[in-house]
Amino acid sequence: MNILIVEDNKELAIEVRDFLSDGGYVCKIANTCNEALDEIGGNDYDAMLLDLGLPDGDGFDVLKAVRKTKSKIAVIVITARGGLDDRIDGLHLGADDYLTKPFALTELSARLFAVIRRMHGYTLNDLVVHGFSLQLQDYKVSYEGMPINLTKKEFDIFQYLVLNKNRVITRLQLTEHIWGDILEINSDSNFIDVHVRNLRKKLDKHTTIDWFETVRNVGYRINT
Amino acid sequence: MNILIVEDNKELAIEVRDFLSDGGYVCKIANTCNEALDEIGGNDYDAMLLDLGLPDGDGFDVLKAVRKTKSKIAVIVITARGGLDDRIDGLHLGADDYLTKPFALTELSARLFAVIRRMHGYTLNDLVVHGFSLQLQDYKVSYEGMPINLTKKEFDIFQYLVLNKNRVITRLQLTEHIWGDILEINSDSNFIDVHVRNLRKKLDKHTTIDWFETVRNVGYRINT
DNA sequence: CACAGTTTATGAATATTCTTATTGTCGAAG
DNA sequence: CTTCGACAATAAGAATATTCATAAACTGTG
Repeated sequence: MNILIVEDNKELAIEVRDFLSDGGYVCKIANTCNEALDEIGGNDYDAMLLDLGLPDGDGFDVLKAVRKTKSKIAVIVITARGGLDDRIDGLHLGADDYLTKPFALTELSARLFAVIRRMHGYTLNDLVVHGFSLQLQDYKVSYEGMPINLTKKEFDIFQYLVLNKNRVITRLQLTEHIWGDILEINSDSNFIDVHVRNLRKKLDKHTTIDWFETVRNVGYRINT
Repeated sequence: MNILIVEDNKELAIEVRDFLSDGGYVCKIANTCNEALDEIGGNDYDAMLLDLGLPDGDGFDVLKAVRKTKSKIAVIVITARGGLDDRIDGLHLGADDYLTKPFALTELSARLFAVIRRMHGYTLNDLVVHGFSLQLQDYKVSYEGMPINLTKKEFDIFQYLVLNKNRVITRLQLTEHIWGDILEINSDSNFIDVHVRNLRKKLDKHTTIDWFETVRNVGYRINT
């Protein structure tokens, strides 16, 4: 899975690259628009992270070029958060998704994954962890061929944690990612804990889940 | 609630104006950039619909000008479908929401409403219809002071229909607006009908709801 | 170690959402 | 006017989500 990171801030680019490499992606960094255009022309990328705040030209020229020639490449646009905190529906922008700085790396990888999956249709591999196989197409999980019946929320949580395995995911991240609209959520509730608990119970029936950790004061983590 | 419609297509502008006037907004039309800038300078608008395809200049200049001087005005940018660069550029300048042509007028009014509400915080009036008062802040409804207990989905549906009162809203529109992700929804189900039914039952306890119509083959409508 | 304070886990009750099957209603065609 | 087919309303119930109260586990401190 090849990713092109178009970002002039080298520190950030490296941070992102390291994180994604960790997740099994192969990354290349382009610091300028021209570099990006060269890279895209010559290579076969699955996705591109495009920071619009580039020094040598408009980032959306890159996007335009990509959209003209390569249809199979997923693009996630990254922008600085403007004066207004309202998010705009990414689908209307022509990019496949977008993020505003600052963003959580875990959120980036989750979205990247989702976007690539959509783009490639159903050809993408299932997620596999400790014998469990997550079939993302149809929200099914199985353990060594035996299907496990998870609810949608349970699946979402499991998928998000697996996607960001070996990283602690906070309850806030889960809420943001799965429920979306934070404001409407009554936060003095432990509903995430409950879902995690139910999820664990179902997984535990099939095998030990000591790799599904609680990180006190922080959140949850799945280790591999 | 004052809205400035910046749109050179006069037919469309009038259509939008009439629709919004209907919803209780006070609208003014500007056909050109200069007109728009004049209007903004002199008056106090709550929101602006900004079509980027203007003949006499760059719609972005208008947006930029607005952002420099008036912070409390909500801007919804309207672009023709396919203008990728426009969209991204607009995002950069900080529009509050986007629509691509062609758009449903009901969707426009719903977004406009949401954007204004967000902008003004919680100072906005409640929605009122046939004695029912929808307090948007905290998802509560009351009839002549007596609270009515609606579930979230019921409230969402009620609000969307009230917001677009006197217009037929299709089941698809409700699905798109309230559930968002259409793809995950098993569409051979009548769950919307069921929610509508439950909603009606709750409203009906307090008063007759003959104003809450079913429009056969189309959808639902709330009349005033 | 014992304690208090805090965080997480658990079990159970409640509420909500969604599905399914059935019945009722409307409108067009004959 | 009747019949048929499509659509909507209804009822019941299954599945899921959330809340709540309480128990257990952990952390730091004396």
